[in-house]
Amino acid sequence: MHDPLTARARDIVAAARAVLEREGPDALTMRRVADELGIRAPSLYKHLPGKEALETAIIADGFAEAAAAFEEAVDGAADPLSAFVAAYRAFAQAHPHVYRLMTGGPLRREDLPPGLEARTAGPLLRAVGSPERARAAWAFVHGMTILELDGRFPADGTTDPAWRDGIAAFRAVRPTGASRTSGARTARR
Amino acid sequence: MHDPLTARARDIVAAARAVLEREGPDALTMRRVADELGIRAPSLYKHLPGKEALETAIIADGFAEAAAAFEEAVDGAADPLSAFVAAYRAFAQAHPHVYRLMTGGPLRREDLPPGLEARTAGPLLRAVGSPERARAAWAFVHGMTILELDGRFPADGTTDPAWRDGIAAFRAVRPTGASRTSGARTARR
DNA sequence: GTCTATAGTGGGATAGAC
DNA sequence: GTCTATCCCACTATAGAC
Repeated sequence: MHDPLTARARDIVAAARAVLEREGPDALTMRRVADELGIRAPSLYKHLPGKEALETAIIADGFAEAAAAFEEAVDGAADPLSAFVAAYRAFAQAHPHVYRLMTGGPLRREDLPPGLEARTAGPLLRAVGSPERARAAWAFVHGMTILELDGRFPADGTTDPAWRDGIAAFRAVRPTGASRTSGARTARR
Repeated sequence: MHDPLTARARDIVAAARAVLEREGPDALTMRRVADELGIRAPSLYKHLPGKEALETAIIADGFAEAAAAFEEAVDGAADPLSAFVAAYRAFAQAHPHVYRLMTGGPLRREDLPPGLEARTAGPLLRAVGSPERARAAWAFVHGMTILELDGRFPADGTTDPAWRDGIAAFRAVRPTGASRTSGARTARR
């Protein structure tokens, strides 16, 4: 179940995130987080049940930030899909370690604030029109992001052309098949 | 640099892969692999320099297997992209832990047999026609695969519609814009 | 709320004998 | 080629004093 955090717990989460962003996932240990606050590791357990809760709290903060960024980018944009992709890339590049934590592995949904995941997914859903297309588009965007972060594309230049090709692909298949005149929001296929 | 393995080293890699496939990444320890062979962990170091080399060898085997499967699926297929995707999904679902090891994180290319990565990438490249489109399509396919393996899509049914939408998207944007008559292999955009 | 002290677990890796 | 014996590391977590 999801529990709101105390003020001191929020301090700890902030310190943990700072450690993660600055030094990467291997540095995210209870000792290191305690050091960051000038206390001892065992003291952390008075405020948070354990390391998992700490990670989940960082993930929840990440989702909230990402959701806000996506909403601002997509809302009223002339090209919502491109706007979403730009915001998504920007978030991942600004917070690569947080992004990996958010997307790498299963998600403990029961410990996240209710509705947060759906809120984060909303902008892309609105940009592409159907849940199925949103999943496919998210897979593309996440795939590009994580493969790029991991250096899996041969380093022969920029990945911008691949991003462009993928965006073009998902824009080309509008629900009705028309190129850009269709505006039906709730159409499925 | 890449070094061929001795016969005994190959036995060790096979045992390590068996442990990984059966019990997952946390079980892939030097002690556990040694148990599998009925020897002690220190003995492994007479044949392999360390755990990293073991993992890289499993990855190399995975690439070789995947490359063979992709080649067979795509070669001469009426719909190369769908054939590739089916083979990719089948490999990942048959060997999820190996797939994660192969794709999760940076790749030590200098320890892989030369040309293996390019060979594995070949079938998709031939299916979509350009390196840029191949990267975008790989990102989609990997994204769907890893998000599905991690249970990141809400469990409201099958992911087949998302797969279908993504394949349709990448097929829709042929270099010339025609639906399926174009056969130009080297066209860029 | 924080501390000291410690338990308990697991891992990778090495030296040197057989 | 394999063994025993260790080393060293790191981590989570708890108990109980202050």
